Amino acid sequence: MYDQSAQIVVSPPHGCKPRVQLSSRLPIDGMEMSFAANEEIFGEEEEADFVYRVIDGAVRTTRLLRDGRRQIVGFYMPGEVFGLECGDTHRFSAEAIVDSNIVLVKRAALTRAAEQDGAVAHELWQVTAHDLEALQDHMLLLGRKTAAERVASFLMRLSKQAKSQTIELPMSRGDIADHLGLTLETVSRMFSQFVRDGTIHLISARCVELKRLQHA
Amino acid sequence: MYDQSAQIVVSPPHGCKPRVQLSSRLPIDGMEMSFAANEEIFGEEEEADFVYRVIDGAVRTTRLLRDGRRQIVGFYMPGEVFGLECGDTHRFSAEAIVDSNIVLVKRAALTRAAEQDGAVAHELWQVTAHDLEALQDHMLLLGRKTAAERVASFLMRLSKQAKSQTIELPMSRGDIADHLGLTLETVSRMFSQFVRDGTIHLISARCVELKRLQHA
DNA sequence: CGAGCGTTTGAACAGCGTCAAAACAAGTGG
DNA sequence: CCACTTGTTTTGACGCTGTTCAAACGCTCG
Repeated sequence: MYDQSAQIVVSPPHGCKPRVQLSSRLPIDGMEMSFAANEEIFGEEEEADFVYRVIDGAVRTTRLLRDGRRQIVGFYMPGEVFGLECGDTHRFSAEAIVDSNIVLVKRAALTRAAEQDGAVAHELWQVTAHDLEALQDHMLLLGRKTAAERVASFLMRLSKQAKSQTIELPMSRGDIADHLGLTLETVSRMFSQFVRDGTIHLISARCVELKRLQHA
Repeated sequence: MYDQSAQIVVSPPHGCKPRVQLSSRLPIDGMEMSFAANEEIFGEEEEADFVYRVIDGAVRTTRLLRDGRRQIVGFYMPGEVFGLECGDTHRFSAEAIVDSNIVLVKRAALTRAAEQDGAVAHELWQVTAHDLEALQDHMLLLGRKTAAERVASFLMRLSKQAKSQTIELPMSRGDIADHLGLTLETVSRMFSQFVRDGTIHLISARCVELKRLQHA
């Protein structure tokens, strides 16, 4: 098991529940906080003092161009860790997509624990490597796939992740578009097209059932 | 960023030469090998038994779609480390762009060293985190920038990296296109356009001098 | 019931891709 | 030194995919 001396309790500020672990493999206590829909969790260039984990809700991490063009780097669902930096500042901002509960853990506590315990160090590396792998897949999507393929890949990834053919989409068409490098109109058109040829069924705008969408 | 002025022991003519370190901060001996232009260094899905570092030459890492569409994940210049995986298999293939000398280090030796030494573990994490950061930048480029902006960003990145306004391009227009999510014709047209409006000067097709290209 | 979003749909447009050919560079052998 | 070959780069003409702009639709919640 893990070195229990690595357990570090962070004193919570106002009204946060203590003693919530970042993950089973990162046994560091943190505090839980609530964020309203569209509330910023941290901003680009801010000091990366904390590492975060979604308890419930959903989070998007984004980068902006000066003229407002936006790229959503990733979506994070319950259980996922985000905002872990190797350097001292965040490279993107993070916002709650819907009302969400998030665990915060001091990054310093994690790196300190990593120095003591090789397993923790390995786990931190793994979290970063996992993000990297997801981004490599996404790069192929952004660089070389058509609009239909992008939307299909996106839906299949969510389905696989949720282990269900029916998926709830917490994010708007615009969020999806900014993740896939498209416009919201194009995303909407692809949904409509998939409905027309029976690939998916729209239970509501934010709830999709995959009918004939296999890996492509 | 890690130290690129690492201590390297000479260069051999052909075959392998032992006792060459991966980097100053990853003090594990490896062997040096030569690869011809367009020769594969490792393939997608192969066991990730080694970690690599460019001594001289240039390397591209690529992912393919079944129908042949290609995405170049990254270019690696002398001093840079590539092919480091957290998992057991490579997620992309790597090829020498031109005749290159590469240092190989056993991954197992590195991870073993990381277990003993927190600094090594941190360095491995940092190499991965550095790649991740580069990919986050690239994601914004692929998702939201125009063809002209992509080519300009690419040239500026190389210039910054080489610390010079004049840059040698080891890779073809097609390689650049597959990195930037464009076609080779579009890349060529952007070069021509930049020459026309005095943004760059083409000393030869593979050697560019940046004239009026600032951060955009 | 009406206001305010988010989503869908339509029509016109443009940026980039496709296809094709010409220009150019570098190497090979006569 | 020149003709020939092969591969890369450039340029042109045209068309498609996805964008832009605009309007209509349909939730959800006062």
